[in-house]
Amino acid sequence: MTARDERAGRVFHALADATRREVVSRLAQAPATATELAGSLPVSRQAVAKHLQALDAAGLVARSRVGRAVQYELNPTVFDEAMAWMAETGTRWDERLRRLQARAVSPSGAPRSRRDR
Amino acid sequence: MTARDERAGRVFHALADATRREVVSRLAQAPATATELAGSLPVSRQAVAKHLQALDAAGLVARSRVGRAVQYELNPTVFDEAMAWMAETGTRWDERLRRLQARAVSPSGAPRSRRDR
DNA sequence: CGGTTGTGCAACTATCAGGTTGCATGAATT
DNA sequence: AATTCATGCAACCTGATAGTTGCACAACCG
Repeated sequence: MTARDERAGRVFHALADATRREVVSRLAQAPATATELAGSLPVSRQAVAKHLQALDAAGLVARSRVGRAVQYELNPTVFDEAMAWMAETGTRWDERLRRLQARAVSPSGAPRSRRDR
Repeated sequence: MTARDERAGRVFHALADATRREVVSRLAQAPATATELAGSLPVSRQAVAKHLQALDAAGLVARSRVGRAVQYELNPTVFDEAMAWMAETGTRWDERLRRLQARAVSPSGAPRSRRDR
């Protein structure tokens, strides 16, 4: 705890906001710029830019200039820290992972669907 | 997305705060009351009470009266929703779960320790 | 070169969240 | 019944943050 906890905390904080979660969700499908994302979101471009800045600071996304545009792409490995924290804190490590794994359907494709509840 | 996402969001929000994470961590070891927790935390009892209220609202803990005291205990199953969100959002389901599983040491005991960084 | 378009920066507002103190309530204990 | 002690409620302060608008700057296109 502490170093791990801190980083996990940053991830949790980043994912606590609905808009930010939506942004992350979009970036998980394809890299995009702030203006692109803002085009299909109910907030201004600057708001999105701020969120991206926050996500960047948390290490969740990576910046890269394309032309004059700045593309952001997701860095999913950072999730691991947070997931590990949760799995360790919640008792019964293995059982929880098994249960989680039971949700996975196709190996690498898009599992999802089925009883969204 | 939406129902799942919302609940995951509540969990993320709950775990975004350091104090709250500490509380969760304590409750993972043993049930406790607000005053007990406050005794070993740098904040007031009321602050802890608020946090517990938030955690309760998020479904992370369960209340139960003992005498005149109110004990809280952790409900780890709620973590799954959030973990699933992360695992699904981060691409490569299986690979991430394998990597996560590699961190587990003893089956059901207290894994922890070893290279906290 | 001039227009267009995407970023970046700044100021400002409003809401929310974590924290405090103070007091009231309610259930054991003696 | 009186006391004790944990909880619950309320008002209040302060800092962070999500959002906005406005404008300046840089780069691409014609």
